[in-house]
This record gives sequence, C-alpha cells and structure tokens, in this order.
Amino acid sequence: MTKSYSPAPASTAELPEKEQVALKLWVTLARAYAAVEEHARDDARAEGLSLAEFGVLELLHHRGQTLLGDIQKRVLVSSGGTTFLVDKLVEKGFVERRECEEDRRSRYATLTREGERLMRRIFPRHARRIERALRGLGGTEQRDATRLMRKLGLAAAASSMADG
Amino acid sequence: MTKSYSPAPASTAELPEKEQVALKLWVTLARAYAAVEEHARDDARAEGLSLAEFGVLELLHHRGQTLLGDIQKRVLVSSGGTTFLVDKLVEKGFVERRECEEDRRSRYATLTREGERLMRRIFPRHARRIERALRGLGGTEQRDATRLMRKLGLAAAASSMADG
DNA sequence: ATATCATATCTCACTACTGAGATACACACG
DNA sequence: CGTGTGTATCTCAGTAGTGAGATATGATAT
Repeated sequence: MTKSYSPAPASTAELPEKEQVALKLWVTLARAYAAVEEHARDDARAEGLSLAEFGVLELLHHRGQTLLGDIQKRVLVSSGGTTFLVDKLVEKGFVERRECEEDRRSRYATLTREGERLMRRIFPRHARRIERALRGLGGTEQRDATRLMRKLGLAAAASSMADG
Repeated sequence: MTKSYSPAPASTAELPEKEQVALKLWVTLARAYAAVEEHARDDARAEGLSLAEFGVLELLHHRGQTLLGDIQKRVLVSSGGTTFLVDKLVEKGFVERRECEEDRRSRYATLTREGERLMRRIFPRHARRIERALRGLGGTEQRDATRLMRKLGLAAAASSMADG
C-alpha cells in the first residue's frame, strides 16, 4: 500500500540547543508579527489601502517629501513594487511625484493636500489601535522588546550582507 | 503654484507616550521580522519553494499528517491559500492528501517519501542558517525575546477577537 | 426524519506584489 | 570630451497569494 506511508514525525530534539532556541524565537517572532500585522492591515483596509500603501503614506506624513529609493528601503518592497505603490497612491489622489533637481534619475514622492488630510484623520486612530494591540506588554516590557528587536534586526540584516 | 504644496512633516511627539512607545515597538518588530524572513526565504527559494510552501513542509515534517484546517491556522494563510499551497506541493511530489475517516469534510496532508527525504536533507541547514541570523542576540536575550514575543503575540491575537 | 446552523475544503476572479531587464542619468577616468 | 561603470526608476510578464461564495458534510433540536 503506497497510501500508508507514514513517517515518524521528526523532532527538533536532536538539534544543537542553540539552534532549538533560535528556531523557537523565529517561530514566536513570526506569530507575534502576524498578530499585530492583522490589526494594522485592518486599519489600512478600512480606508481601502493595502498595508504597504498605508506604510508609504505614513512615511511621507512623518518625513515629508521622500525619494522613491528611500521609500523602497523603508517600506521594504521591491523596486517595481515602489513604482506600483506610488502609481496607485497617485491615482487615488493622495500622493504626487516631483522631479529631483540635483539628480534627474531620482523622483520624490510627497503627500497631496488630500493625502495629508487623510493621514491627519486616520493616523491618531491607528496609533491608538496599535497601542491597544500591544497592551499585552507593559511599558518596560515594550521598551525591552524594542531594544531586543532592534539588536536582532540589525544583526540579521548585517548577516545577510555577509553570506549573500 | 499647486506643485509647491509642502506640508511640515508631522511628528509623533504630540501623541501620548504610550502610543509612541507602542508604535516604535511595532516598527522595530516589523524590521526585525523582515530581516530574519529574508534568510528563511532565501533558504526556501534555493529549493524552488515559497516561504509558505516551506512552512507547510516544515509543519508536516515535525507533526506528521495534519488536517488542512490546522495547516491554515499554523502557516497563517487564507482558506484558498491552503488549498493552493497543498496543490502545488502535491504537484511537486512532496505531499499527498488523505481522507479523514472521522470527518469526511476534512482532509489530511502528509509528506510523501520524497518530501520526507527533502526535509531531512534541507532542514538541518535551515536550522543552522536561522541560528546564524539570530546570533546578534545571546542565549539569554533570545529566551527573553521569545518570552516577550509570545506574550505579545497572544495578547494581540486575543485583542483581534475583542474588537473584530 | 428534517430543518437549521456550523464547519471544512474547494473554486475562481481578482490583486498585490516580485524580479529581471530596459531606459535614463551621474560620475570618474583616460 | 567619450567611454565605461554604477545607480534610480520604470516596464512587464509572471506568481503567490486573498476572500467571497459554492459545495459537502456534521451536529443539534424539534
């Protein structure tokens, strides 16, 4: 019977302890991220925006006019994705492109008045919602978690450089 | 000149401190997640798998035969996505579906011999790579981070239930 | 039995991207 | 100058999903 093949489940118990601890952290991190992301995504969707679109608007709201390349780095999308996101936000009337005088290959994206008005309206609600979503950790725990995540993120990004 | 609209960038300084701390954690968490995800994604791609496909294989490798609904919950994809992922893994010869005797609406997915062989080959390398990616945190820090992320994830998921 | 409601998977039209290559510009050097 | 190399955005075909509804089965109450 081909159908009855049923391997014994593998356990991580045979791995070095360091690897077990690291895998556990990775899984837990992914779950935590997904749980919070759901809140942020809902919030964006309530305005007909994808999470990435919302991220671009948030970035422009807080930094003002920004080069597309910087948007790409901060919102963590591909080069094509950046063009796509900005195009959609332009269509929706929230963003416009501007030429960059110093380097004519580059473009800025900036909020339109309407985009600015949108963010003023929805950002405070978003901040409250994120605060509620993270309330499971107290203030000190949140600061500890931030410190650890920053350290982890920087090191993991650096180690990407190292091994390609 | 319509083109010269250039709003002052908004700062988060006017938000309540709790919200500032929470937003900072959320941004830092997202960056850390993305940095580690890149390693995991590269690893999966080296075998021609998406990260979600790899996640399914990993789950089946460690748990054995699993109901599609449980896969959906653990790998964090939509219902349609689960069908899609399992279909693709079946095409590739790594997974097969089985009927569930107790509930004929349900199906199990399980690794084929070939799928089992694949995971035995690549999982140890994956574990090493994740361990290297997370090396920025020491053992104690990793355990602390895991505890905080678990607490955060559970609370954030629960608070989704609460407000819909 | 049968009606009702809940749950599990599947279908399918749609969307949000990705990534490789194209194009346009910048900059340094002979 | 030109020429070569690097960088920023854009194009476009393709992929990996989403999510609402369809279908099938299960559970419960009358």
